[in-house]
Amino acid sequence: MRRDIFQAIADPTRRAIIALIALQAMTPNAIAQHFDTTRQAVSKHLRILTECELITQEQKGREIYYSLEIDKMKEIDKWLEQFRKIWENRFDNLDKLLAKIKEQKNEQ
Amino acid sequence: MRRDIFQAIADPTRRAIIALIALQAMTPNAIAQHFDTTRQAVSKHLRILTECELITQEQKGREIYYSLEIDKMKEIDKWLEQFRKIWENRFDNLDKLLAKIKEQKNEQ
DNA sequence: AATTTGCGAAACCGAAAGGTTGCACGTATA
DNA sequence: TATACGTGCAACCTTTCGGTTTCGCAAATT
Repeated sequence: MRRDIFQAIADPTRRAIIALIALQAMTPNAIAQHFDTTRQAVSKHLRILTECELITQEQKGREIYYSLEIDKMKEIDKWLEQFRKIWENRFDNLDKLLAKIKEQKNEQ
Repeated sequence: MRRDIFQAIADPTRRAIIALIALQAMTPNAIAQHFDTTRQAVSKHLRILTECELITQEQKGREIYYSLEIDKMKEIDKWLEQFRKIWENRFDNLDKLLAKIKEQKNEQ
């Protein structure tokens, strides 16, 4: 199934998982303890996050440690860029407006 | 129904709509022409976007102009901030490492 | 006044989401 | 070797999603 990073972060539990393992790699069991669901449900979320390459896994004995692929998060940032341009531009316009008002004031 | 901005941007069509009306306010009909769906489907997307306050509407005669509430987009940016700290920190560490290497080189 | 246009709401439908339980399998431990 | 542990996977269920068609209503046009 073709996964999308925006669909991945749509679920609040997955966002919480992302924030959780951003600090340090964790096992499914350890992650599941933070939520009110079964380990299997968490496992499903981890599968989805893995499919869109937001997280990676490392096997250690019978345990699997999941960690965040922080670079992938930049894709969201990249998408936001087009809008950041707009809201920053808005400030620019405001600055220009204020400068103009100031100028007119000085002319009085 | 309680709507969430992350769920709102999960759908690719909705993301496209957001990008479309970011530049200028548009009517449902005008928006629908950009997609391979019915106007009613677009109307549903607009309803969802309105529910989470990502867009606003302005009636003009029998037409309704929808426009993006750019400030609401900052919420995504705000959520990203915690991760931006991590990936920027990573660069900081790299800078420190490079500085250290350079220092050692000078000592030789 | 009759007709066209722009729109949202409702009813319906198949697909997908997110959860659960039960299971299989490899790894650690007794 | 027998048992406990950590995990992923499959089957199943209910709810939600995204789409369509049909409809009603108000505004514009004839």
